[in-house]
Amino acid sequence: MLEMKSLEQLPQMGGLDDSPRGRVMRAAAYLFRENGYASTTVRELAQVVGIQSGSLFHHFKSKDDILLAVMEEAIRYNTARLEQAVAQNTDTLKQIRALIRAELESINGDTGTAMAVLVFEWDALSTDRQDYLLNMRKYYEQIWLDVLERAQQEGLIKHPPFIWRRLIGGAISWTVTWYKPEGRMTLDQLTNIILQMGKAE
Amino acid sequence: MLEMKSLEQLPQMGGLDDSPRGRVMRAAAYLFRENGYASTTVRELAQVVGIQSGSLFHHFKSKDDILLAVMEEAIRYNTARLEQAVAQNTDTLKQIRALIRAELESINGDTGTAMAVLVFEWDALSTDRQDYLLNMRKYYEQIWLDVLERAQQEGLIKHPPFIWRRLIGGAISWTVTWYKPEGRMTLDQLTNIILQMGKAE
Amino acid sequence: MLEMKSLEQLPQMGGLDDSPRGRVMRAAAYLFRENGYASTTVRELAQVVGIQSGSLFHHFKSKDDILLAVMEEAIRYNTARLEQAVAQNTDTLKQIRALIRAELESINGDTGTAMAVLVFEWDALSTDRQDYLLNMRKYYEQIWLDVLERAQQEGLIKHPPFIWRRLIGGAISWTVTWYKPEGRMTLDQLTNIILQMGKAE
Amino acid sequence: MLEMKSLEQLPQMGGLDDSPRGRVMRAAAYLFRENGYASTTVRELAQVVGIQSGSLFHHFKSKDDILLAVMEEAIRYNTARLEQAVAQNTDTLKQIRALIRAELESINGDTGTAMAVLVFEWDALSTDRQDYLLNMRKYYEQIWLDVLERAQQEGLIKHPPFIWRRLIGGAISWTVTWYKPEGRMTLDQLTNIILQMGKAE
DNA sequence: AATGAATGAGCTTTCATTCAT
DNA sequence: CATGAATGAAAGCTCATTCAT
Repeated sequence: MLEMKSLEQLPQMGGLDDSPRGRVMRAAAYLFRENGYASTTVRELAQVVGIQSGSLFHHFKSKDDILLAVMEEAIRYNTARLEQAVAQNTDTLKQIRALIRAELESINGDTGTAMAVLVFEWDALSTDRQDYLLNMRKYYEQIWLDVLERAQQEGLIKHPPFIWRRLIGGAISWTVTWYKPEGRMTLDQLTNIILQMGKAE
Repeated sequence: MLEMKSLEQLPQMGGLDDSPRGRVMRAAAYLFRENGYASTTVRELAQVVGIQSGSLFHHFKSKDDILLAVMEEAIRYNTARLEQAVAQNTDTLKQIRALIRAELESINGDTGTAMAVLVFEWDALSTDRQDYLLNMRKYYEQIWLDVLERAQQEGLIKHPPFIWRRLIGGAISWTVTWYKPEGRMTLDQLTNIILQMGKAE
Repeated sequence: MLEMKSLEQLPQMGGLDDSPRGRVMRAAAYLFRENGYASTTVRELAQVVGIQSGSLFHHFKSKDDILLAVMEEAIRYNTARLEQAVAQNTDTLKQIRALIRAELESINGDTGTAMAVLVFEWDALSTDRQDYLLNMRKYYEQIWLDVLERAQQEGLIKHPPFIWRRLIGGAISWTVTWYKPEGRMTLDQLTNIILQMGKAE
Repeated sequence: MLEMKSLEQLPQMGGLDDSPRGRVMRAAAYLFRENGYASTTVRELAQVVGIQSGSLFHHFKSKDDILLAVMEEAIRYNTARLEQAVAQNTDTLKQIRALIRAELESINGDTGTAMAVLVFEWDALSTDRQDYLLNMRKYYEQIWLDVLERAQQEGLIKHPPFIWRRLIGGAISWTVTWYKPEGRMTLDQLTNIILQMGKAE
């Protein structure tokens, strides 16, 4: 169905080292994104990693566990990125810009495939695991909401933070379907446009 | 494992009659959305429709064909909805508002599941079929772009129509993940907020 | 490992008709006895039955279910045989002889393989299923004990019925390991010897 | 899935020292008896012994070899026990009693699990190895038959020694399925009952 | 049209065994 | 001797699809 990539051709992924576990996760993120979780076979995955399919199960107890690990790592790494964005700015507006920029990077940069997996394969998770990740995402979202709360008090945004976040977040997430980093528009330009859409006036 | 719905409990879907084909598509949209295309078995699907799995293949040549039919119908029906939105308004701004409103309805109304399938199961299609649908979507998108082109000339929006459409479209599409029609906010209110985000000034 | 028998070469089994289910059970009894439950593969089993391995799962939900079905049928059929033995005799001693004869037949006759499976593959069952069958066996054993109780009152046996039954039952069950129906000794002769061992004096 | 025992909680086994080999055999006897040979994994076995699975293969060439070793040791040790039983008595009847007592001990005492493995996992052996052990068992059985031959000449038993041995042997072996050493009946009492069943008059 | 038994390829996972360290 | 990562064959089971009825 697909001409098989080898792991070396795949981009590095933020937060993953070159351990067997990391290599599996990197390949998994790529394949789950490309073919979907259900349609990706462990044999394909093993082939891309360059090991035998049975060997996968030394590193992960099940295929499900691999999906979970990819998603968890994506959240964890990008939560840190978000925290940095806030920490490195004091001005609220600059913080929002930094948050937008950081999230665009999550989605279109080195963790892009993992983030796409997080979104598009969400239903492939068991409810238990969805709940587990939901807790992690709650913390991630709280970083946004804390800043937006302040922004509203300062009159920088005019809609309720929750709604604002959902709509702007949607616009950002959706870039995964069309934005090409190698295209004409830079991430900074895109950041500015989104910021203008969100700003009052 | 799954509490099985019967077809009668499933919402009607815009554009589908009660023919066997229509009944299958309705059930398919629901199941593909709920469990994913790959994870939905033809047996499950047949059970929800209330026939035997073998009988499905009298109405569709393959499981793939069912997915295609659901997506095609979603595009076709909602393209008509978009054309109406434009036709019923002459003022450009009102047309944009009507387009936003129409798309929100596509996604959160009676064709919502089918639209979600269109987005989330896109990769399950073969490239041939993706191309086929892409042509239909191009026409759909052109309706938007024609109006936005004019809007830019009239100074109603300040960013390039293509980018504007992607970002606002993302915000709209994303509502599928959080908007609850039975919640506090009406679709009209949501339409207004999105319109304000998109408007110049 | 084994030259494969075809189903036609396998003896009929008491209580089983020629339905697909029955054919599978017959082959399963043979293979589980010959190679053990764990070492018998569903592919082997299917091959003996003359169907594809996947088709087995139309008739039984799992390999475990096949084992259970074989055992259950063995108990059910031989319980009926025991009831007949009692019903066809009024004299207590003759009833005991008939019971011994019936059990020898269960073990060395047409249900022999199934009975052997019941004994030797008992641990392959889940605890739930063991309990389920244990209930059926309790009824089977009660038929014995009712007669033995009376026998003790009549002075026909001198040891407690429970112990008597266990020891004589062991002697009978063990015949599976050495008795050859085509050998010199008939089942009737064997019955007499066992009866003499069990009788008082 | 299984509550894992550690080797220290397992009873000592007659004839086995505390060498690595002995420790493995002790654990193997326990696990093969509890779960069956085929269902016991070398990892489980290694875990109970307290080593890594790979290390097992320094002591035994294969899993099959472990099974063989357990069975061989059981026969060897209990053959010695039988020889002792004969040697310590001159009276034929007392010898028979001693043999019954010794075999009951084999089965319900410290070599019980190994003996059970010998019986219940017999089919798991290759034919070669069955033949090898069969030769050892032949010697074991000959001890019985020599005494029984004499017993028949002395009029102590009335049935052919071979048949007598099979039936009484069955009764004895079967005790593994029901006799509880901690219960009300002692092994001596059980010995007496079996002896009475076997004796002429 | 509808059925439902049968297919057979392909799935995830297990596991005895090997071997470089 | 011991480790434990890796192997690779084989296991039980699933499932879209076919077809005789």
